[in-house]
Amino acid sequence: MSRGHGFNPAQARRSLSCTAWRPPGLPELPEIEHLRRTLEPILVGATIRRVRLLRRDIAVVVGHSDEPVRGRHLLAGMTIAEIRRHGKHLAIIADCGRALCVHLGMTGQLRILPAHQRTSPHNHVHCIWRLEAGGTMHRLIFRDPRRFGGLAAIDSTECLVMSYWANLGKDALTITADQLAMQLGRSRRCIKAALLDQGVLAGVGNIYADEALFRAGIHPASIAASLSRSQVARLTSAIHTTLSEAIRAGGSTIRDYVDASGDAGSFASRHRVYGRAAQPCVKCTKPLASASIAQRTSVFCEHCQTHTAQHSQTPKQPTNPVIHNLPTPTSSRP
DNA sequence: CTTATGACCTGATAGC
DNA sequence: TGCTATCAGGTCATAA
Repeated sequence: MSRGHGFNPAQARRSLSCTAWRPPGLPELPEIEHLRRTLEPILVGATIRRVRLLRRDIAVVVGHSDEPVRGRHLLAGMTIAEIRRHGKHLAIIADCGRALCVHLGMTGQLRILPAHQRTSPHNHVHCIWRLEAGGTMHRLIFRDPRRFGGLAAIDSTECLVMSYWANLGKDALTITADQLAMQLGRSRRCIKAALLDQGVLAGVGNIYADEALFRAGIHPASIAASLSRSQVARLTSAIHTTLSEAIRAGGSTIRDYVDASGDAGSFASRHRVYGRAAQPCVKCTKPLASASIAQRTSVFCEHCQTHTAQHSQTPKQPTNPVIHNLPTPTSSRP
């Protein structure tokens, strides 16, 4: 279980009157890493001149949840030293060590706009930073229509890593097969639920869980602990390659994920199972199955992905799909 | 301790 | 055309 990794925006929204923020699209690890890379060249070294928090309930002060969010919590007046990522979390770290952790939830966006460009107040923009980088003024905005995401202000980098991120699992991009095997070892959950648990490994969401399981040839309803050593090794490798390819492509962009400059990623057109229910499997051409596993829509190939031990309470209704000879074999989103 | 489920939130889409 | 119902999913509180 991912039991509270320190701060959670949704929780913060419920437990106190802070701000909620919205992510853009379906940001998983590749989207966040791509975002980190596009923000880094502009933000690092930049000084924040002014911060406007338009919606208080999207932000929280970690460790002092009753404290109102002030400018310094949002790095006002500070110079940015580093942009760090762990799993789906992004942290803006000031040179004094203070950190602002950004989580995009499902529809959150972090974008850099020219200083003069106006943002509509009805555009779900919840926080605006005016910053100066090399003599040029920029605006960094955080918008999040659904407000599943949020901002977490943290006193120090040490607190960020040792406390706030402490309950997150190893980063999915670098976790080893041994480490993953250790996490799955005693778990009676289905493998898909385990992969989605940020305390097991950090960064995998519904899209890449399905993609990685397909590449590894493992049925999503298999019990985690029943996977063989070689299966775990294959799965680890599949996670790494799937995420790496997606980072290279700039992320998935199913709906509204865009990077810091507003560009959409292109990995969606490479999805092999996600969003392709009833379409032909790229390996065996049989129609892909779709079922709700671990409370999430899951798409997989019943022929290519083998069961080890099946999860008992898996409500499988593998919608025996009809093959539609649609012209678009892949579902990319404009 | 573990695991499962519902709630949160709003935009896009399907259906009438 | 316009309305309503449904779906999307990351993470939590709560329940079992």
